[in-house]
Amino acid sequence: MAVTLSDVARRAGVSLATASRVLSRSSYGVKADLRDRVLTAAEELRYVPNAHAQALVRASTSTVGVLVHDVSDPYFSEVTRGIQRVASAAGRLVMVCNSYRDPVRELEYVSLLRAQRVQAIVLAGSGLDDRRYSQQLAAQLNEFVDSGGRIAFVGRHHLTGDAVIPDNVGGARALGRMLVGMKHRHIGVVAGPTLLTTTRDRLDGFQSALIEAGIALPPEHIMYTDFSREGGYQATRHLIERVPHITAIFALNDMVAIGTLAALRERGIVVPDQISVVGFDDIPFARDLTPALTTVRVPMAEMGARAMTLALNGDGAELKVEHLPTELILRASAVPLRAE
Amino acid sequence: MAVTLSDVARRAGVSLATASRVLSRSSYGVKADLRDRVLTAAEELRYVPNAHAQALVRASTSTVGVLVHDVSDPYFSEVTRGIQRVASAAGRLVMVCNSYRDPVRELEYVSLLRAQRVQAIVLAGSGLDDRRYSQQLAAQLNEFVDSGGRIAFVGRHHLTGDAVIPDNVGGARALGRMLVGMKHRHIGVVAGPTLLTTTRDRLDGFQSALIEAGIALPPEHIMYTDFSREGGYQATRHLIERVPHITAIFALNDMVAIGTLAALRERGIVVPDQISVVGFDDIPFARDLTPALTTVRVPMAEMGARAMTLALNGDGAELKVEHLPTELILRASAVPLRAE
DNA sequence: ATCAACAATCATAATCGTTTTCATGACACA
DNA sequence: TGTGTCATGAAAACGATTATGATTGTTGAT
Repeated sequence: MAVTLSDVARRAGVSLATASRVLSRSSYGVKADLRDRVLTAAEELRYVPNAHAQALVRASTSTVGVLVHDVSDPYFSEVTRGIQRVASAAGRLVMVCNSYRDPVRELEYVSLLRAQRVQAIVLAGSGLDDRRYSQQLAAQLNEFVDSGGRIAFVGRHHLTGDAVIPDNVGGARALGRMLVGMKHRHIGVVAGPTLLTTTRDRLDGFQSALIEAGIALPPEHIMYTDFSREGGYQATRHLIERVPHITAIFALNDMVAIGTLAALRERGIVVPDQISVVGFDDIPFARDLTPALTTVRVPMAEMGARAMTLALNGDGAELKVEHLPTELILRASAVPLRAE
Repeated sequence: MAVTLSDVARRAGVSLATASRVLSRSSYGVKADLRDRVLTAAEELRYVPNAHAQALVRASTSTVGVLVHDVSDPYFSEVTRGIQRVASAAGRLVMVCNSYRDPVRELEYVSLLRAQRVQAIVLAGSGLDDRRYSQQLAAQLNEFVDSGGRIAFVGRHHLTGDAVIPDNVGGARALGRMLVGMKHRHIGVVAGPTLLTTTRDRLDGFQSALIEAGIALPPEHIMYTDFSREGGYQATRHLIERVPHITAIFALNDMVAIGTLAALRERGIVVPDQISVVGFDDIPFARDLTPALTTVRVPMAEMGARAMTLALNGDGAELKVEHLPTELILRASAVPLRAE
């Protein structure tokens, strides 16, 4: 059905070897006239090489795999954009897989990507601390690495491998200190999934800031939910019902913060006048919310780009872990508590 | 390096053929004891089949290609999500490519996807009316189809093939009638790239509503820019400088509308009190803007899902084009003009 | 001028890891 | 004992790359 190299060779009146030499390598060792005949024949027949045949004989491909939670989540779509930028600059095709943080699906995808003999896999947004699947995943990844594959993580994981890690702890601590500096003493937290390292790190950093100021964060001030607008919305509704006296809310990521703002708006609570709200990530929309969201910038695209770079260029010999700083972004959604 | 089928066969003490029968097909015609030996051998060696070898002999793959403008644009990330849902339910791997609406890059990617022998390609968001590249793209796609590939478009294109098309004209007309009904007579438009069918259709639909009401839309009321927040921001700044008397702005998509809102906010113009703003697409963030954006809902994820379905199930015999309705979403950013 | 040696090109064939056709052998049943 | 059935193995694809061997032409020496 499809045009093959031997079709091209036949039409050009040369052997397979010659045609291959012309089309694949720098055509070294083929006279100009033959080379031209091959090139025109390929052009006329609209020859497209079979990447699988090439992969088979070369024992390597130019495709890379990416495992994210969900491409339509702004955090991951930014990360993916960074990955794509580097990958396409390096002439690599990207296979994107949505795991939806389902460990089973994650395992399946890694298996599929291994079957595709991808050069490298970038894992972003699993980071689930689930012993059972962690081990299976680790086993899979080890085998992949043993067979010559490269791995890079975006975010802190419990598995070993090259990684690009944002300073979640530091960012959250800065956020906490800022709220403390604004005299907030009763703070609610809308957190993400318990098992996620991101949740833990941000919670830890935030708590450390409160502790150094001698401020308590009772467990009932923390609501756990999933990292989504809907999760943030529901959790916030419960939170303000349970602890109505809070003067500030820390949403562990911006999607959640959007839900928080929606819930507060619905209850007629004015932000930041009655309650200050802060988020995390600085997704592109954060500044377009009203009030514009005070948050911590995580260099999402940069992280993706660096992870892809590590995965493509790493020698595999030594473990490379890059820590990227986060930055406090002051906007209108958080203000000092006015003395009443 | 990697474990191959013959490794498995050797360890199980069977022939290659038997091992293949067990692992690939429904193991029909292999006795239980041999089958078990093969399965345990595969398990112990952690065998992962080489997808390229399979693709080579089967002359087909289980991967599909997706060509979008940019995965980090909410419109396309929603479309991609729909595509992913259907693809992964059908056991297909998805290769996502960002064309950034660059025709050259688009051609390159189609070529790469053809080399990968993908089953199907879903094209979303090219729709560029550029004769020169259109023809080349059409040629490429025809060859792909001729060699057994399947194609589906998301959005109206100038190329023939199965397609899922939102009712941009009808949606824009409804939006126009609504603004007319609200007594707006001086309306500005922030449009997308001139060559995009989406721009044209939305502009046409909107104009038709104004024409039927006998309202003029002078050329200087229309600013063309690219479909982005920044584009919308800049274009709006120019627009309100050029035609300060307008009472409503139609942004041709929600990203642009976000830029429009930002520009107006910066100028101290209150929406909707002084100027009404409407968008198009109903991206997830539209309702979280302040004021919440009146817009037209385009079923983005649904479109992606249907396009993928067409690409996977279509018989290739008859051309299938699905038109999906759009829906006016009334929110707070547009209000009737109050008599002054 | 002729022949050997060598360089430059090209063709043949092996190879990658599967699937699948075809052949073979065993077994059971009549 | 012959025949049909069934499990199994040997081998030929699939489409490319590339090592190896063959052929041609060129050059230098005698």
